[in-house]
Amino acid sequence: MSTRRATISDVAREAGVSPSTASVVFSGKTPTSEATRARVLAAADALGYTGPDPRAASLRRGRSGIVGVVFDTHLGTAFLDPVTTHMMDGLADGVSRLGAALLLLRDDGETVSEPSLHTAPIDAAVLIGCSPRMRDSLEIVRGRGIPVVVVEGDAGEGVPQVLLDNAEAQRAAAQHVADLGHRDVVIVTLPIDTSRRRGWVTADEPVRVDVTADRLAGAREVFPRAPVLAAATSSIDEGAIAGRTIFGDPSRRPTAVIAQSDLLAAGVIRAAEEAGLRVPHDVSVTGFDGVVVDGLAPHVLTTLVQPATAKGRAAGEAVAAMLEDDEPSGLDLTCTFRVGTTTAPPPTT
Amino acid sequence: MSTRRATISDVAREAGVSPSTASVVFSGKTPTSEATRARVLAAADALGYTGPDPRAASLRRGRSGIVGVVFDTHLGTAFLDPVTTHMMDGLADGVSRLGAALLLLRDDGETVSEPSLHTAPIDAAVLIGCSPRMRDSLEIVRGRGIPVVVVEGDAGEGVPQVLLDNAEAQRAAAQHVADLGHRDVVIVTLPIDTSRRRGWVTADEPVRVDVTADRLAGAREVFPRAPVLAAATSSIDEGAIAGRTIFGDPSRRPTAVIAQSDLLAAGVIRAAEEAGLRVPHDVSVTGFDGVVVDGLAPHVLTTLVQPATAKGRAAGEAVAAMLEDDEPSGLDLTCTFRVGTTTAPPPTT
DNA sequence: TTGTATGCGTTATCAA
DNA sequence: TTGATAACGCATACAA
Repeated sequence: MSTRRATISDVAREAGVSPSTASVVFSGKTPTSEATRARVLAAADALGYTGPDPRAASLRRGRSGIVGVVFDTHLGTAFLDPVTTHMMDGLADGVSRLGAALLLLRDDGETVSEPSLHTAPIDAAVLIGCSPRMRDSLEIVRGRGIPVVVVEGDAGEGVPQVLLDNAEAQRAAAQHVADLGHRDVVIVTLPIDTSRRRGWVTADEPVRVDVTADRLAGAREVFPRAPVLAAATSSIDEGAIAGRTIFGDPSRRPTAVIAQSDLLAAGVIRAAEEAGLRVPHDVSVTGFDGVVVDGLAPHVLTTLVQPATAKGRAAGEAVAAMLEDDEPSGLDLTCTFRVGTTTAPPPTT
Repeated sequence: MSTRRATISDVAREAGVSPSTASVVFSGKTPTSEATRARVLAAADALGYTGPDPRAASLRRGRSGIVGVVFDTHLGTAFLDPVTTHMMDGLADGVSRLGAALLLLRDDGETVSEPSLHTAPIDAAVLIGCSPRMRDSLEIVRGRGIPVVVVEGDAGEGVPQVLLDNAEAQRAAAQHVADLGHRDVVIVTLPIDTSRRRGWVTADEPVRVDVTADRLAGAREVFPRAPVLAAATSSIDEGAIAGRTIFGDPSRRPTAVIAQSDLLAAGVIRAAEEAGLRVPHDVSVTGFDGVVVDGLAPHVLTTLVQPATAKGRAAGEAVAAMLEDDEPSGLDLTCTFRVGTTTAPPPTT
């Protein structure tokens, strides 16, 4: 039992070949004779050598095989959203042709823990989200000369982005609601800024989160005067809170609610039912995302199905392309409008 | 614009100091005079040097600052379970004193993508889950001489584990149900093996997943003859499917259902209500996990609150300890029984 | 407080 | 098909 781990040189010596030959046996980059190959492998086995040290290899190669995924929230929170988990799914897929693994990174601007964005051994980065803070993260990464892709954020100059047609999609859904005859509509939005304040939003209030702003703009094209209620986060319980606010006063109940996410919509539906309203008979509800909301059955949400997995995959592929010096193709993805069982004409009073 | 990125030597030369001095300025390991420090920083700025190359640093140090988290399922699937997300949360916390980031690794035995378990530049690994396949992953990692912690899996000899008192906790909950007077009970389990087959389980059928087996054993201590129904996964919809099976035949309805997860329990409750049964008046339901089930309100599940975040944190801390050559303290965590509003005495017929 | 010297473990290049 | 050589970029022990 030697005290230190065997290196490829040890293996080479044991096998009676040069280190470079031993290296080649492991990398397979150059043909080797079956005999030497066997000898090297045997030597490795004897010495308990399990393969090249990835740290040394990545120094030499200039590549670590790791792609950083940067969030601006607590990781637990991020993964509570099915859209995020599906996106991670696609991302894992998209980078798989690189054979890269994903490194979870959180940049909240505060924590000075390492490895941070500044020091992580990543070949590329994917920034998730759209908070203003992402701009800083972006600068850090670009400063390091690391290729980066932004998913649904305002990246600016020359950064490949994966975007959704949020405004247009939401407009289409709102139009569907209008076409059904609804005039009395409330819009429930995702958080409007990083403070995550909950409550009614006045018309002139700035909306700092891109996704929220875009979807809101789309809905307002159809319903310019609809009251807007911001949720603190995207969850069923938040949607229920919003719903109780909306349906609390029977004299001012809308006939339809446009929610900016499926989770919010599910909560709104729950609140409506609590208030004795039937969906869609008494009130119509639309969502956004097209995720499977566990527990929503038997309702099928009228919603905009966003290609969450594809979004991740596109980001992954963009990253892969950049690392292979291909064109860093950004991508505009489109949502599909799906009519479910939660929208109908307004009740005939 | 030079064609290659500046190194610390370039910075040192520019600043008129030695490389080691420049290095020290960045690492802060040795005091430097304010003057040289400023000069080095200025030089770095001028050259666009953003800090030491992590690949080189980690080779030199023998540390990458990365902890691998190994799953045996599709990552998207894993993150769909709140227990997992909470655990990741705690894990991120637990390793934070190391200042380590988390690398997502999937080992399904098939994919040959790199970096895999074999080649990822990780300082330590955390194995999540308990499938038989984990044994292989364990061998790979140990072969590399990398410290590893197993969370709720059967690790065997000398591997620190983070365990839950699954059997005892489930026994306690079952006893509570028995104490309420229930005799007619059905147990709904998590998947019993990797095939994830759904359906009734015969008494002699082997249960290959540790968690499932342990919880089942605990319940059977109290209800040795209770019928057992396996779910294909842990979700509300799966629970509803199980619930429909259970309540489908009015002549054979149990008065209580012991579910092995909160998500399953929520689904069972939903199915019960669909069948016109009131919870807990007509049927009692218990869960396991103590997670917040989005959308379950107003019910409060009678369940076993497992310290999911603590579980992750414990794993993280165990890893941290091992890397600091402390005792690799494994940990046995205990669940807390919580009486909610979903259990009551059986209906008096 | 700063500088010198050395090697961490690999792999790419090129010549044999 | 194999081997010699030379980096990759840095951090540390030690001397000054």
